[in-house]
Amino acid sequence: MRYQRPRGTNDILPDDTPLWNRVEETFRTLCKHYGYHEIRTPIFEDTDLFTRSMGEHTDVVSKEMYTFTDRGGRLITLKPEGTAPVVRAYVENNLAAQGGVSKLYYITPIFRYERPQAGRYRQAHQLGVEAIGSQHPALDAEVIALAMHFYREMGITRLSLVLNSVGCPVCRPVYRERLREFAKPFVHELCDACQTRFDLNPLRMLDCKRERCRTLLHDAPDIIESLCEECRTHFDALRAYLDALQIPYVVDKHLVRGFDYYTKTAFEIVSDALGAQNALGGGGRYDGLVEEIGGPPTPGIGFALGIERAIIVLKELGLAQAKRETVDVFVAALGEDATLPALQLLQALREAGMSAEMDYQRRSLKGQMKLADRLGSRITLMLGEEELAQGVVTLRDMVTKEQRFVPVDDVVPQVIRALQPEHA
RNA sequence: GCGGCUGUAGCUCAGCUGGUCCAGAGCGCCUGACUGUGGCUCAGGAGGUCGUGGGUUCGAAUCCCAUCAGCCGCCCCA
Repeated sequence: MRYQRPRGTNDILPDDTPLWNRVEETFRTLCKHYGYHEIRTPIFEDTDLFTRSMGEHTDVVSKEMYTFTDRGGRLITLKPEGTAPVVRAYVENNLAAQGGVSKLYYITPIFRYERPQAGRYRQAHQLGVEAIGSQHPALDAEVIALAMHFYREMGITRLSLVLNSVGCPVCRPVYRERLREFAKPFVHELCDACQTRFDLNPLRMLDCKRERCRTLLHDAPDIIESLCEECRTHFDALRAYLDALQIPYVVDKHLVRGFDYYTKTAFEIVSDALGAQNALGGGGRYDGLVEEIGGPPTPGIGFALGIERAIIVLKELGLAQAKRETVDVFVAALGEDATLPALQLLQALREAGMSAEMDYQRRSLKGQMKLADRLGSRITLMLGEEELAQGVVTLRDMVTKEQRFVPVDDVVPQVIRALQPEHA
């Protein structure tokens, strides 16, 4: 029986892991600079956490979650996003007690049962940030700046920041009703999906891609003009900050994010280097989420970036050349008698802090030299009958091709010296 | 969940109006060209259930059906 990985999942092979690590390290370093600390939460949670926070009528909750009953009869879900678990952990562990704003970051797999496509997988990976405990728009600006900084740091340029405000519990219901009233006369001319949205989540009608719906809703009331005083002030302040930080963006009043917990700021980062799945990342403010999850009323904002999508763009833009991982020293052993001494030599080199390799397939010296070359070794040590008899090893510089005998006892220091760049 | 395209050696692909294809190329891999020496060149070699399962036919990688997987669009978003 040949097995294949479950649909929509990926094996990340050694050819790609260096790139993945570069992405993750870049993010970690940046988070450190911005004052965010890593948090790790379980890969599964009570199903209810997600239905409550994201909203039971959202696509993800209603048809994309990996949900199952465990042996104890608990209803469990593999996390489909990163925010709710972090907020749950924030509340459960009373991180608020530490005072100030909790600035957290995470790197996590997420699971959604969707039809796979390039850039859309059933197990995907996200880099994310959550800043909980302040409603100051400066925090919105910081979070967005961090996301944009990350892409700049990676060299990704073909992207744009799309911004909107989706209001708050004060102004959104009012706007929602205005929208419903506007659409009421022609609901039946809208597509099936929008007719459902009309009842459950009218705002989502705004970002329907169908030409017919777009036309009908073209003159719909503007959410930004319907914002309450507080939301409007917040949005204006954020825009002023972004302008001052010279972070370019476009306001798209049709941008609506997929989860119910968003309030005020909503943003997405899109790239035309991706296909239909063009969002590199997105996020927004969620001032009611902490309370919804059982904590005290506490504002928050965050974002999540897709690692797979970042990598697709990096490859698309030719920025994925991972510098080959090379080895410092290769030890060529000739014959069985040389195997043990070679192994000891390897160990000594490694313990001295160098990377060292040897052959385990009984290749000829020629074969071992080819291997040494392929591994990119700068130094090759040779150990055969002659060397064993004299208590020496042959040290060959692979670049200059110079080689000489070195007493076994002195090999490690000699190799270290030979590896010094100024010595080359 | 809907519509469409694709699936041949490790990789990239040719072959596909059915029959010298008991399937080929390039790259990669292995071996050899001074039986102790690399990156070039040359010569050999290993490696394929032609995604899988049925069917049509004297005969199928080539046609049909189903299934699995990937991809494109929709949807949704990371």
